[in-house]
Amino acid sequence: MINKNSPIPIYYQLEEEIRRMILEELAPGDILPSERDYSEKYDISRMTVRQAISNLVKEGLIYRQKGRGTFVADKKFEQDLSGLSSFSEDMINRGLTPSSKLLSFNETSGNALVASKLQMETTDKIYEIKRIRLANEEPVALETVYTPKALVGELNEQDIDISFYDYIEKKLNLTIDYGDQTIEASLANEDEIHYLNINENDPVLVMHRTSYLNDVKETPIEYVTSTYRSDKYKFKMQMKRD
Amino acid sequence: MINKNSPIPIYYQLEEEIRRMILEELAPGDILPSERDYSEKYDISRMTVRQAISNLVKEGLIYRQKGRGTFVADKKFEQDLSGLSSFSEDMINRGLTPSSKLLSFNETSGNALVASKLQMETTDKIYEIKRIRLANEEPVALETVYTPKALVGELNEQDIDISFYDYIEKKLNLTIDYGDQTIEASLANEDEIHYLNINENDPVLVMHRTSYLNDVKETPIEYVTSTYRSDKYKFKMQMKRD
DNA sequence: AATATATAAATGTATAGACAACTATACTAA
DNA sequence: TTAGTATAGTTGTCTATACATTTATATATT
Repeated sequence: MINKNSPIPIYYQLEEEIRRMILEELAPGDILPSERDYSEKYDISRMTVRQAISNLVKEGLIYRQKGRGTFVADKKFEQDLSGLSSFSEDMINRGLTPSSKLLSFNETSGNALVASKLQMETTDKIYEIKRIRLANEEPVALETVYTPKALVGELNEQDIDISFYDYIEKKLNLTIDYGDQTIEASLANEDEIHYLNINENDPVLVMHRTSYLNDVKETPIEYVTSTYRSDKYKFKMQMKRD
Repeated sequence: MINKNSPIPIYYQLEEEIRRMILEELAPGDILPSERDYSEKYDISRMTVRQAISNLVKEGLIYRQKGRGTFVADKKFEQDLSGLSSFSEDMINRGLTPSSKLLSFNETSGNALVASKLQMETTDKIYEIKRIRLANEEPVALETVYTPKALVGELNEQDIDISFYDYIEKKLNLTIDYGDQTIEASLANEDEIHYLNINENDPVLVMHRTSYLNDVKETPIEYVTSTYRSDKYKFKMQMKRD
């Protein structure tokens, strides 16, 4: 399972192996093999094992108890509540089935607000993708995503069919670091009334988000505007007190 | 600065020392002494220095760049955005002056929803405090706080004049751990129209929050319902991608 | 002037070992 | 039976060292 000649660090290979064990073989509360076990089994230093385990502890997947051992943590639903997630991930977390209906897919430029949010020039090419987002086939949100062509390259409608985050992370191999988000209340406009199938004077939740990559410059990768039906959607979050 | 004979781990002593340097001597973007510098200066192993630095990196206080060095991070305003904060703290963060107008202050019991949120019996005594919250003298939100008498004892109107969190943390010496929060959109009801000085059919943001103490049982300390004027208030948050 | 090349210095990864602190268990003595 | 004691096994802390990878800079080379 561990390849010492791989350019992939051993501690990272072990992380993946432990992650797999937790998923396939272990239940919350189960004890993991001890650090020395791993050290001997794969013939690697105990410090390297500790590096792998420390990373997983940091992620909250496992926890240590001095003198006893290392254990699988309970599933942390909170993490999903407070972390940045795409519409699809969000719906799946709520036990719903996400889907979407594409309204338009354009290559644009010239929108000053969007360009500034993405830290681009107004002449730069920017994709504009408008979609209805559905949960269990019912319309929940109207969403417009803006993303710089310079970062995502040639984009097809299929690429983002389910989850744009999936495309960014798995196809482009970019890492999203964090998002800045605002939430406000408003009354639905004509488009929203039409596409979300709601009535005049119905209140809606308007969310704006800019997401940033995990690079040195913290490059903006998307600017999203979403309008949620207030009868179908609440924002849920868990916040730590510091 | 480092005492090798102290029962306090060396890596922790070094953490404190670096923390102090950041506060007193360094500015965001400044480079820290290198790992070898610390290692030689205090005659400790570089791995121990790395342990201290890794902890501070995890906290977001500093960041590393391979081949360059370790640097002081920018002050994280995000923390304030994403962390649990009271109305007063929130307003101060936004550069506004918070105040409040007390509407009612009652000792109640019997509300099943509130009792369940606070994990109390319906017969238990619960304070109900209704206030208008203002920023720069303008009404921003209508807030109702529920808190168990068993936890906060005899409460006066003055005790919570400015910030209820202040009272909990400084007077009662309790530690708040986290809060579960939901945000939805709605139309203002009569009370809200009246107290917030808005019009019929104006949309509002409705926030519900349960906050929990940092004890083993995670005891609920407050259940809050707040209605925010949508023209005066947006929720802002920063979310990490994991 | 522009482009390679070498070098030093920084963080990143990894090893082998030592002792401390803590937990659980088995054993012994009162 | 109870309390103390030894012991084995665990994670926690720490050292000293080695080489890899990346960055910045100085120095040749073209």
